[in-house]
Amino acid sequence: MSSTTIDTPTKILTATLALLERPGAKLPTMSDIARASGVSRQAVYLHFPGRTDLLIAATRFQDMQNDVNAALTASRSATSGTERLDAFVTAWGNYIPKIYGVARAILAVVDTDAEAAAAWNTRMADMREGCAAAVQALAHEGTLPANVDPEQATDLLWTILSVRTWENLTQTCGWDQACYIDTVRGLALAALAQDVGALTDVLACPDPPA
Amino acid sequence: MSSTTIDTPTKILTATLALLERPGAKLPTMSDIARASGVSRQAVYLHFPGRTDLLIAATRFQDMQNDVNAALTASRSATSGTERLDAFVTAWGNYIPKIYGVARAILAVVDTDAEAAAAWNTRMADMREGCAAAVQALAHEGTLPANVDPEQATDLLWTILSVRTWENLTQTCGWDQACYIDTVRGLALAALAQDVGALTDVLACPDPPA
DNA sequence: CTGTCAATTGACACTGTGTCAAGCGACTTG
DNA sequence: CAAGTCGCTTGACACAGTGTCAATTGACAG
Repeated sequence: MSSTTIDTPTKILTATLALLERPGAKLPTMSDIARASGVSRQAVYLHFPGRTDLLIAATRFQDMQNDVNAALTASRSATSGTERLDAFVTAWGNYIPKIYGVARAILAVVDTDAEAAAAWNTRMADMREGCAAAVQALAHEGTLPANVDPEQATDLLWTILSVRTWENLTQTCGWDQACYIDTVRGLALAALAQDVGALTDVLACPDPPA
Repeated sequence: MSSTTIDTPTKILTATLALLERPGAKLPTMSDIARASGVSRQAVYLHFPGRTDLLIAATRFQDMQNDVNAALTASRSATSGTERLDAFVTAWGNYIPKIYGVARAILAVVDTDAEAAAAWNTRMADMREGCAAAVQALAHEGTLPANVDPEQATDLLWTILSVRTWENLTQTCGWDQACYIDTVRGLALAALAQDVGALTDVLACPDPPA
């Protein structure tokens, strides 16, 4: 029974993700979501207090499927600080496209909805910890220049890895995902590890026909 | 007469800017704007077709007062490519805080309103030209590595200088404006001019008490 | 058969945008 | 001075979207 019939909340969350992940989709209303779920609009409110809560639940639902931590903890096993930074940038950078649909919907309401803002900030704070850990690894092995403030270096790495930066380069400028990763990695290594060698190859990947 | 009495459209635009530039303000409704203008809500519609049009008009109104081109053309007179990049980054970076209030309001409706998106894209395309010119100046004097694609370098500079990046560093991370300018300049010089010297001082400005 | 639970239906309140029509006061022009 | 015009006000309305409420249905369990 539990294997054949699908739970209503699950149906709703699945439909929501499907709507959100359609590339170039307009942001769905509660009616859109209900229709896509094959359920009445009120049934949605029966399981989720409101639109924001539903979006946040969709985030968690998606995280369960993707298993964020698996990829990110991999970066924790890297030996050198530089390798660790590299692994973290790659892991997170490749994670962004998976969450972009939902992220976009949440970001769209972030400055009108305090609850959404809080949820997003928490998520970004988690990511920032990864940045901080990478920075600390660099500092520990002496790759990070002595005069730079770790806090500030973390802020910068966090900004370079922001969803907005990914959005700019891949969605607006039409960059290839691989190209984005290479560039962002080069930028991070240049800024934090002063790796001039990394810079040489930055921006050297084939330009997609814009 | 024309000096004592203020034009209604001007009153509306002035009030709109005042609302938009209040730090941390929630996005104003048409009623808010009318109230702040000391005018009826319908009077606003009498002069502006809709909310988006009003925001776009506010942008232009603000540009008249600020005179963008003055600061940006200054960067055009720089002799070396590196100096030019430097001047452009400084000019634009210091311009962002002036337009942020309005930019925030427009960005908030950009993915639901095609007209707003078009206006914003035009504005950003103008800025991108400045980036392209700076990149070309670097390429001309040979500072830009030969293997990098100028288009891609422009995209990257454009992203580094985006309003979102400024927002992340100064609003979310609480950075000082001067610190933002220094960092972004260092990042640009590192990425495009491979200037290791610039990197040394990146992230060396005093951290504001977050 | 009865109670319970999940879901449906349809109504409603509220906010915000945008439209419409009638009215009003001040100023111009015959 | 009367007539008209212009800019603005007032108040009503339509519409979309969110969120709430109450009555009803249908299935399933004791």
